[in-house]
Formats: sequence, C-alpha cells, structure tokens
Amino acid sequence: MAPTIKDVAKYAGVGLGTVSRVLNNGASVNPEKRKKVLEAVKALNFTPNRMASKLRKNETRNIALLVPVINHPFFAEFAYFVEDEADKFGYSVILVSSQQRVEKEADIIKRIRRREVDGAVFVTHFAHKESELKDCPIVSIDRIFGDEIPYVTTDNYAATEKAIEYLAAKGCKKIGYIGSKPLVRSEVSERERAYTDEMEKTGGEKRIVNEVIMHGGEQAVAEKFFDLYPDTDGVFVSGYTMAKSFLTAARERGKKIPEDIQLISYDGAFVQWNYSEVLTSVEQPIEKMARKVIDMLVKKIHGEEVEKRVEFPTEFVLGDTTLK
Amino acid sequence: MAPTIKDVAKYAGVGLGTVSRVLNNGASVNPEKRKKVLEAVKALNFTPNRMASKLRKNETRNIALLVPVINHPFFAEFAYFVEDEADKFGYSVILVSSQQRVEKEADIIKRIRRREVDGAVFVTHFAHKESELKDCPIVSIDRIFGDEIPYVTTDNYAATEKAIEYLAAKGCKKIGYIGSKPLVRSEVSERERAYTDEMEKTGGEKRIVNEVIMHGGEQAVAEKFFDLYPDTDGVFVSGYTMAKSFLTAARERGKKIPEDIQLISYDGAFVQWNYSEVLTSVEQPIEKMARKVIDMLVKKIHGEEVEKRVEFPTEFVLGDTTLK
DNA sequence: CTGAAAGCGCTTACAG
DNA sequence: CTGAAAGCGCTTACAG
Repeated sequence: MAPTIKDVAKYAGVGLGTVSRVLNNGASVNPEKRKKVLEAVKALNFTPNRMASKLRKNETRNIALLVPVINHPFFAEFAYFVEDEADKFGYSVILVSSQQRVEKEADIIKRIRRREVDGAVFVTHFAHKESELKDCPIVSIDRIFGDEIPYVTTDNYAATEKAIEYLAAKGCKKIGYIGSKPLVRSEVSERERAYTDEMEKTGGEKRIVNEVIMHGGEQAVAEKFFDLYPDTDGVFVSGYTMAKSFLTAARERGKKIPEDIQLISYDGAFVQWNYSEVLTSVEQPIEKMARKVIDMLVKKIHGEEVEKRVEFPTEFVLGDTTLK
Repeated sequence: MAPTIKDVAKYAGVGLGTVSRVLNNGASVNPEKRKKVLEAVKALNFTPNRMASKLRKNETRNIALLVPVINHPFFAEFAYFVEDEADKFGYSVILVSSQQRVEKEADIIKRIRRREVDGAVFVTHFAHKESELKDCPIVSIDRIFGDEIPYVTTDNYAATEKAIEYLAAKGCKKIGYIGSKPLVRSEVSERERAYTDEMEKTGGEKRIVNEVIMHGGEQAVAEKFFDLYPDTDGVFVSGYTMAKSFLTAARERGKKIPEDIQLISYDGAFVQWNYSEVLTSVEQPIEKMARKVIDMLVKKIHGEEVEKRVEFPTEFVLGDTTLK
C-alpha cells in the first residue's frame, strides 16, 4: 500500500495536522518539525492522495469541456487554449465530445451534480430545462441559456454585415447564405439576421439555406443550396466545415473560386488547411475566447460575480476565396 | 447543502447500507424497502457524491490523455476516439497537451500517484526514468519505454519501405527523407531505418534530414532540406504537419507537386485538408489504435495481463502528391 | 436480507 | 505552534 499521511506522521513523530500543514499552505510550523516531516516524506516516498483532500474540501479541481466533436479544427484549437488556461488555475480539463447527442450533453449536468467536476464549458446545440442548469457553474460560447448562464460570443451581426457588404463591393449580385441553424437561442442567429437585413436594404433576393446540421451533414446542405440557387455568385457560410463542403460542391459543378463564386466563411482561415489557399473569413479570436471562458468559469465556481455576456471583435481575413 | 445518502436513509427509514445497495449493484433488497429508497431519492432530489465513492473504492475513473498538442489533426482525431472508447468503459478523459515540455509530461506521473487519474495514454517524446513509471498504468503510442509499458504502433518499417519503392517506381531518382527524430526509443525510428536500407539496396544517395522538431519548427526543417538537397525529386515525410510545411517550401521555390517533386507522407490524407487535393500517404488506423490503447489501459488498470506490443497495419492512400 | 460500524486519506476547527 | 478528534460522503465486511 502507498504510504498515507498517517505513516508520515508516525515516522516523523508528529501529529497528522502538522504533516498536513507542512504539505499545504505552509502555515507556521516549527522548523525542526517541518524538517522532520519533509525527511519522512522523502524516506517513505509519500505522495498525498488528492481524492481524499478533494472530498474533504468539496472541490474536484476538474472542469468539463463539452464540444460537439474534438476532431474539428475550431474545437481542437479552442480546447488547446482551454486546457492551457485551466492549467494555470490548477484545473484539469475533462474532454467530452457530445457528438450532438442530447444525453451526452445532459450527462455533464449530472457530472457536476455528482461532484465529478466543479463546472463546465458548453459549446453545444441542444436545449436543457433551465431549471436543471440552475446553480451549475457553466459558461457557454455563443449560446443563450438564460440569465443564469453567462457566455462569450463575437460580433456576429456586425461581422456578417461587413462580409456581405464586402462581397457586394467585389461585384457579387446574387449573394447567398448557408448556415447551421442552432437548436437553441444563440448569438449565431445574428448572422442570418444581418444577412437578411442587408438583403432587404439592398433589394437583393434572399438565398438562404439555414438548417439544423449534424456534423457530417454539411455536404448535403451545400448540394441543396446549389440545387436551389445555381446562379449564385457570392456566398457567406458559417464555418470551416461548411466552407469545405461548399468548395467541394462548387468544384463538382465546374465553378471556379473566386472567379465564378466568391466565398466568405465565419471562421476557418486559421486552419491554414491548404498550402496554397486560405479562406477569406471572419476570424474569431479563439485563444482570447477560450481564456476568457475559463477565467469566467473559475470565478463562477468560486461564487464570484461574472459578466453575463462578453463580446469579442472578429477580424476580417482576406484570403483566396474572394477577388483581390 | 446537497442531500447525502444519510438523508435518504433517514427519509426512507432504512439503514445507510440499504440505500447504497439499492443505488449500486442492485444486491438483493426487500422490494418494499427498495421502493421506499427510490421514493426518498426522488423526493430529496438526491445525487450520490462520486468523490466519496471514488475515495472509498480507490478508483478515480479518470484517465489522462497526453498528447503534444491537441490542435493538430492527428491528435485531435486520436483524442476523439479515445474519449469515445473510454466512455464505454465508464472512464472520463483528462486532456493534457504537453506542449513538449518535459515537466508537463512528468506531471502526469504525479497525477497517477496523487490518485487524480487511474492511468494514462502517452503520445509523447521525452524520456523519463523507467523507475518512475514502474507500476503506473500507462500505455503509449509508438514509443518504447521498456518492458513495463505496453504500446500500440504501426508497421513503420514495411510501410515506409513500400512508400519509397512506390516513389522509385514512379520515376523518382533522388529520394529524400524528412523526419522528426524522437528523443526516446520509438518505433518511429523504423521509418528512417527502412529508408536507409532501401537507399543502400538501390545505391541511391541518402538525403536525410531527421531532427528533433518542436511543433512549429517544421518549416525551418523543410527549408533546410531544400538547402541541402535542392534537386530532390521525391520525398518521404513524417506526418501531416511536415507535409504541409514541405509543400509550402516547395511552392516558394516554384516546384510543382507532383510533377517536379512527388511526396508521400506518413499520415495526413485523413485530414482532407484541401477541397481539391489529398496527400499521398501511409494512413494509420487512428480509430482502431485509439480504441485498442484504451482497451489495453483499462485492462492494465484492473491488473490484467496485456500484450507488450500491438502492431496495426497501415493503408497506402494514393492521393494527388504523386504521379498517377 | 439489513443495520450499525469501521474506514477510505485527508483537512480543519478546537483546545491547549 | 500542535495533537487528538471530528468529519467529508460514501462502501463493505460483519453480525444478526
């Protein structure tokens, strides 16, 4: 059996509390005894059992990161910084790919209740009863759960507006919108609103395909868009995966990018997915968002007050899918 | 305060043990009492505190996944299946990006000792004293730690041999090798060995750049290769990131792929990184490897015997970076 | 089948 | 400054 604090105390000839004090906060302890404890720790090769202290202190020092899938560039990038930031606060990150299964999302709530994690970051699509979420330390991205759950988002409306205007300025007359409709209230909806407003302002025909898309379903949606609006000359798409699917569909139809169709994506340029081409896109500051989300979550876990909504500006990245 | 099992027992008018039995293994319990307990659980909205049962049972049901960085397609894909498989066994995955910092790697060992996790999957590069790893449930990918640590790998030698022969068959006369030299004993070294053997067999000049590469350092290595061997007409590179860097360097030099230089990568086709081109590559069965690693780790955690070495066959994927 | 009790390995008031 | 004790919330032999 691994030695316990009890063994250390006995070996050092002191009380349990003294060992604990030496090991932890460094509360004032007689230097002599401190030395003895340290010697005992070394002699016995003692490592404290964190399960015990966690139970005692009622904190797990774990947080859950819930993403739809981790093997997607945006979420992988996000996870990278989430882990890095959480580590700074002494938290470990439990990774959960919801795979958009509602049970797996709901399971996170249970994990908080069961004290497996202290809180969670939600990057998801499904709905939950808000009552369930009450007093669960959760911070989300984009998604609006209600007053209880703070979230981090980007300037979805302004960025989309700018992107659409850019396409128009580059000569696009028939601009389309392909989005992934969120199943819950989400700031992502602002993108479609901006597009719609812009079309109404300029009198452009609305060419919208905005569906509930499961990961892997992007290709079918892109196909559908082409079936509905074959003569489109500019398109705004929501994200890297959709952009990729759209470009594939365009290629199959012999459409050249950007000569025949120009494309702007919400996110995706950072992937540098292609050694010769980069998406023109609205880039979200992933690192900042990830670090902020963790800072907020840690505060929430400690019962501190946090902002209800934090918005970061995006950056417009000129790539190769629009005309120069 | 959240209700405890004690509150449930009192409410149901039974003993603590009975509540525990009802909640867990379903050991035989009087149906009447069972019903009462269940009612009490519902009435009090009771959720068992897993910290307590973990301490009692001395199992965390957590495993650590150590990768160099999660925001890299191979590791993200690997992590996806690791999480999925671990979940089947009732384990949560703690994600750690080592960032190739040796301390962060060593920290995993500590986490096992501290009983924060039951075991770990290592996909890493640094060396550790083997004594440290003794009786730590760890399974690794590619890397050879010694008899204590089992690992999963691929047919590195045979696959590389085949790739080099393919390049030769497609007309390459000056074939190079760009690798990331592992800092530890690793099956990855078999790739260079296969290349070297093949050159000696065919009398080809050895054109090798095999360095310790930190993530982000691939570009400099690709540049170096071109400086040393500008007239290369075929190259084998270790992995997606190196392939990307090499292709970028080639483009900067006005070299056409595959007309001027053909390229085969160890892994990377799965990324489908480009809507129009795919890497010719040796693909590792990531899903199978991930699931196998978890199966082995779970067995190891339970003290069962596991294979010391498991090799999976790779698949040669014909893409666009070699001639048809 | 079941209740009372011991114990998992810590931390933290408490009294000294 | 420090030791003995209580307790975190469970599980599991144990005796009945």
